[in-house]
Amino acid sequence: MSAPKYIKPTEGELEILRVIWDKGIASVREVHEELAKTKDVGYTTTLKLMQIMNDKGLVKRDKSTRAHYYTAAVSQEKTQKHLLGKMIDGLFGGSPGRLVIQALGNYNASEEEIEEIQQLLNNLKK
Amino acid sequence: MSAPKYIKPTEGELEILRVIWDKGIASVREVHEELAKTKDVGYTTTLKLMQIMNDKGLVKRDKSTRAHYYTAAVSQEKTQKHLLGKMIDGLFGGSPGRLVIQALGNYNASEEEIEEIQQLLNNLKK
DNA sequence: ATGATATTACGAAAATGATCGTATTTTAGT
DNA sequence: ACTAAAATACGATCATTTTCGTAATATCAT
Repeated sequence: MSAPKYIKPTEGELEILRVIWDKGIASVREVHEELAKTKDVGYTTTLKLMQIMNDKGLVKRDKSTRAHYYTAAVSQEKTQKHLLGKMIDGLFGGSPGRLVIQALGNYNASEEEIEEIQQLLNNLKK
Repeated sequence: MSAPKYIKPTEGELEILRVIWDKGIASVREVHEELAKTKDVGYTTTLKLMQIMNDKGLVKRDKSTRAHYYTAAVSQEKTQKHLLGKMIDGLFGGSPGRLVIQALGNYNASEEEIEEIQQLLNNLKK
């Protein structure tokens, strides 16, 4: 059996995935409107990118209506895990702890999340 | 005063920065030998990349000897912080806690690091 | 059915990054 | 001073990603 190899989304593809993860399902127009809020880009550019993502297997599309509807073919969690691992290896010398310390030191986690992390750590120690 | 704008290293540049951060100071040859351990790449490719990095301001070089010596012009910590921030915003909906939980859940931190993180969390709660 | 409008399809250009071959320069040893 | 060796400089090519113009297609309203 061949390993389902991981497809690394490009920067632009990640922006689109974010919108789709958030909405669950979205048309090109919907994604584009969302992107257009923060960056200056043409509609067909978004369209093309989403078509490429479909070819790559990053998203799936439903062509049954005039405006095609896209859903994510890769989960947000898997993607997070992959990119985190890459970052740990590439920037933090393979030490997840260093990354965590940097993150907590520089960015403010909420009270609830801190509690949750403490729970998690207690479990890990056992 | 103009903001000292952040220069995002490319993938290849980051590999080189890693070596320089580790060694503190290094010649092209030294960096290249290090890279060659894990990837197949020509000497002049490494050279060219380091020259570009110098133009961009990612590294500084001392040209006083035949073999130029390079040092990092950007700190590892600042770079870690920037890329972490980008990842938190881009992939974790702006929540550092979520990133931390993902990291700890998927990758094993050492006993010592876990202790350190617990300390840090206790301080943060106060 | 027809026209207006919105959408997708396609191809190609522009931008960026990585690669390396060759020329030039520098230096150490003789 | 000359030569060999090693380094830098430079330009060109290739690959990938992003961009968008134009053509083809589908749909809705009338």
